[in-house]
Amino acid sequence: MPQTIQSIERAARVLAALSDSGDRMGVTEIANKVNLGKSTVHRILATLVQVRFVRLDPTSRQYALGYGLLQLTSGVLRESEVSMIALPHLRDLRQKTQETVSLNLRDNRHRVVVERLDTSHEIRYVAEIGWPLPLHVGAGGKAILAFMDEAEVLSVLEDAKLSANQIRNVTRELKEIRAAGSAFTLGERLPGAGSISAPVFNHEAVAIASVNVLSLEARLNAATVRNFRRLVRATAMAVSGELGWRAIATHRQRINE
Amino acid sequence: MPQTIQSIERAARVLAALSDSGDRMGVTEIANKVNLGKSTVHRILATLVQVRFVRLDPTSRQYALGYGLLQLTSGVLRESEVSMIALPHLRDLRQKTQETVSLNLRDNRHRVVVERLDTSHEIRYVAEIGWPLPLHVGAGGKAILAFMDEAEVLSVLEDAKLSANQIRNVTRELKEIRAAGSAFTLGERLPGAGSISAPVFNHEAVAIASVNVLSLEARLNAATVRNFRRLVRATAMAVSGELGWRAIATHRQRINE
DNA sequence: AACGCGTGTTCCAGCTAGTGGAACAAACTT
DNA sequence: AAGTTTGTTCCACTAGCTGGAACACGCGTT
Repeated sequence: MPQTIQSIERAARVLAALSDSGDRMGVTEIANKVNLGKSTVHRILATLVQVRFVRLDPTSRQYALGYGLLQLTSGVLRESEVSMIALPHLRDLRQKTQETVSLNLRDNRHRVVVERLDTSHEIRYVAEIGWPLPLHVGAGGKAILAFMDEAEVLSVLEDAKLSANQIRNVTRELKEIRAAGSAFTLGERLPGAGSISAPVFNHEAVAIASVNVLSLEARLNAATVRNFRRLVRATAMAVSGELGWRAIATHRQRINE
Repeated sequence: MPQTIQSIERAARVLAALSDSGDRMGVTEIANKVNLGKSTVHRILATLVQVRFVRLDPTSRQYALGYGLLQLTSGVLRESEVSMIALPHLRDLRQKTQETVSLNLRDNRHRVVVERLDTSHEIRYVAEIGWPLPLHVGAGGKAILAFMDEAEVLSVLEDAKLSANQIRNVTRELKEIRAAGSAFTLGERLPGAGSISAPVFNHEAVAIASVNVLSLEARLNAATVRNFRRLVRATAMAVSGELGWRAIATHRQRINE
């Protein structure tokens, strides 16, 4: 809300509209969806076409997301060294667990899945990749949340409109996660699924990401959970190590420089 | 060009700048690169941060591409059914050839690599994904070009500023490609590399994509080339078939409805 | 064929909302 | 502690964005 440009916001809304109606759309259709006049939307689209963020099928006169966006995406991933470093370790982890593994990055007060290796298939940009998820739901989020500043955690939970009681519960759970070094949740985000996560630390010892194994409740007995916790933790620590994290200080005694 | 909005163009330039300097940047650095005032760039960035196309590292006060873009990208690929359909076939092809395979989509007068399966590694969004490449360079482009309207081909080649002589050469080559049903080039785009491609047709029998195998010149003797041509062609035809292409009409006798 | 409806596209006057220089603040450097 | 660089905010000016209305096109109906 500081100083901001609305044409750009509006362009972003148009792109979002195109994105989540996963299909091509006409001008008026988009105009209705974003609540703007046809002419305005038309001008926005013309601009986005020019920069290849949108492509126009000239025969059907319909608009769809353009390939110029792929160009940017490769930049996103290349820039974040975490995913570059993590990828081989994630492959290892999938190999050992034979389950779907993924990498969550913290993005402000949310987390985002940026890599995902499916069990039977190869890496694929599926639905949920890129979508912001709350930090306090699912093992992948909690593993990060558990190692954040206490004040920040509270502010995140309050932002999420949790009741005092819920906050107490989550806080206790985070304590357990800190003690175990890994998080385990059952059906919290996806019914019938269970997931195990461990945090990744950067060279400043802040939790910037988490490594995640996703399995089915039915397949997770106590022994496998214990095993997965160990494996996930090892993976996360390997990545952290490559990021320059030195395990001198535990999470509680943060170095104050 | 038509009616277009410059704030959005400028925002795109900012994103492009962030993308190809694959690293995080400061406001003034970006401002210089896109030739705009600091304050303007600052406002643009603030807006892009708000829509999560850019993220701001609060400590270093540097900007980088944001994860909101990933959200859009998954939309790009989901929308284009071609890549969805092609993926399993590409895996097959890689399995059989043990080489790097990729999928090119035609984007107006260019082509774009949208999927790529590396030899030894799994699918990865590497450097060149998303970048527009000319249609008349490399097997992947020529395989598409060879099955376009003659008039359109000429206009593409003239746009590319080819001499009359070069145009003649390319045209002859395209004829051979039509006859063979696949294209083969040596070191045309990447020195020392050789690549074999075949076109993918949609239900209207227009060439909208090409399947590509990339190998090394040293590894390509006459027999393997022949073999790869066969395999690439089979893959491309399988994909075309799923797209609704019926092989009744050959490329020359286009159906006029 | 002619007609009408629903599209996408263009025009234009009004005035919002983006612009960029310059002042301010904060953060490194020396 | 002074100096230099970089990020951020302010503000008057007017460039450029806006959206209603008019136009043009394509498609299906009569």
